[in-house]
Amino acid sequence: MNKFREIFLDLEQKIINKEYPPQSLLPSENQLIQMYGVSRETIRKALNLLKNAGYIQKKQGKGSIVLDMNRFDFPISGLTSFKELQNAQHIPNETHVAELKKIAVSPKLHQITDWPVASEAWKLIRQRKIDGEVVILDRDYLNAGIIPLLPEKKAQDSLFQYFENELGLEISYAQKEITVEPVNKEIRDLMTLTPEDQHVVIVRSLVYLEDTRCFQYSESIHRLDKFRFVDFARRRRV
Amino acid sequence: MNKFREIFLDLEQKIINKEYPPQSLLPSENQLIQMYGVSRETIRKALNLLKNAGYIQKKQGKGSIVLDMNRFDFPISGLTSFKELQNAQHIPNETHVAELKKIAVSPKLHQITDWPVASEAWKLIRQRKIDGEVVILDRDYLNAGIIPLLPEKKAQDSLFQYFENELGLEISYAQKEITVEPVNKEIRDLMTLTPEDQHVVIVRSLVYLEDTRCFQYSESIHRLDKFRFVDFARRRRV
DNA sequence: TAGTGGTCTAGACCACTAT
DNA sequence: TAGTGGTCTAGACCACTAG
Repeated sequence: MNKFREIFLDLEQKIINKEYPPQSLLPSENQLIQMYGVSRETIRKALNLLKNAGYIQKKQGKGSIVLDMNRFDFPISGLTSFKELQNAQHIPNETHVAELKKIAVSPKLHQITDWPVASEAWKLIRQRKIDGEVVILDRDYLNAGIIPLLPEKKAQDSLFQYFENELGLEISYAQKEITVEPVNKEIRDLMTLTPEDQHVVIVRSLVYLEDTRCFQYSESIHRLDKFRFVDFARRRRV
Repeated sequence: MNKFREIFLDLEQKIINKEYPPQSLLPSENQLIQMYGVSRETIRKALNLLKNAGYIQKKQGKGSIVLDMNRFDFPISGLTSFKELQNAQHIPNETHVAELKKIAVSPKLHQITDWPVASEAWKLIRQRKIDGEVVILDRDYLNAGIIPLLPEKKAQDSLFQYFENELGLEISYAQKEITVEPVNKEIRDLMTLTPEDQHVVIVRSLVYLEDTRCFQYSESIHRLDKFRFVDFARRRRV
């Protein structure tokens, strides 16, 4: 394990546990060098991860100030799947696999994913229930050349966990798009909607591996009243 | 100017101009060291910025692969304001200041921003028009202790530009939240909505300075059909 | 003035990819 | 095997903050 990653995780835990409470200062870089017995650059790499994740703000001549992340509750930002999200938020849940089959890549899917037309892909539709109501509908398309097997049992749990821990895939990055669109019949049939619900939030994402291969295209469809997206962003000076 | 920042901007331009087209490799770190006449760490800092911004993917033993950012058009992610967004997307626009006045911080606003109750703040409401229709309504609250003057002319343009270039403030980071909520009368009166429009997207954000002072709280209210959020995210290995 | 973080360098060793 | 990126070190100088 990398030193700087370990130090990052250690400091992150201490910030979460309020050992370093909001508004307080972390130990200085020199102190951290002593504490962890590493060089300055290694400490600085760890601090940079904390900074980019929104845990701290650094100030020259002063130190690293711990930020209060709970203004909007948990900024669970970045690349996170439904499963991880609800675990972090302790939402009771239930997932039902509505459809799971192999399909041939259509021209439309090709346009989005760049997978060869007529090559094999998995199509997976899952209903996400909270308090018995289907509030999220996940439609996933997976490259069958990369994921040869997709047991229904795994689909019920976390796909990412299955890919990373059992298939040894290295998920690296994703492009996402959030829009609001009218509901159609297909969606209405699979979700718990009232007649008044005319729109849904659609989160589309293309997910890539370490080697830049796109292996997943997803449409995560949310009922308006259950949708919430929280993010932390640093200003990009132009 | 920092060396690594200059190198980042230079490489970014070359990627945008397709001098380094998608799927191609950047020059190796050793070559870049020669080209820019700097040390390896400096090159690596620049490459890291490119990586975090979603421009490249690095692969051990191979090189830095240029990614195709245009799958979902422009991932203008992070901390960007309406003004910058539309410039980047060449959207013709018009901004109308509907309200601009000093107010005393209410307990409710205090709870969100942590500004002292009864201290002074600016309240600014702006209507953003596209093709003559008000599709975005921006409600901003600004700490008057930090921003003493707020000329209406500046409000019509970009607030961020005014703060950074004229007031010398260093905007650093923001927390954002995106939800969908029912429209109320106040909003309906100020936007171009049909009777069918029952909901709007609300992007709430708290914006902070370099020294961790919160100076702005905003609610950006979007008509459903005009809302779109694009993002790039790297997997955070847990 | 002492201590802090910000930048940069030069060099080392490792793991991975090509061939 | 040669070349690539990944990690880590030790040391230097600078800019900023505080007492």
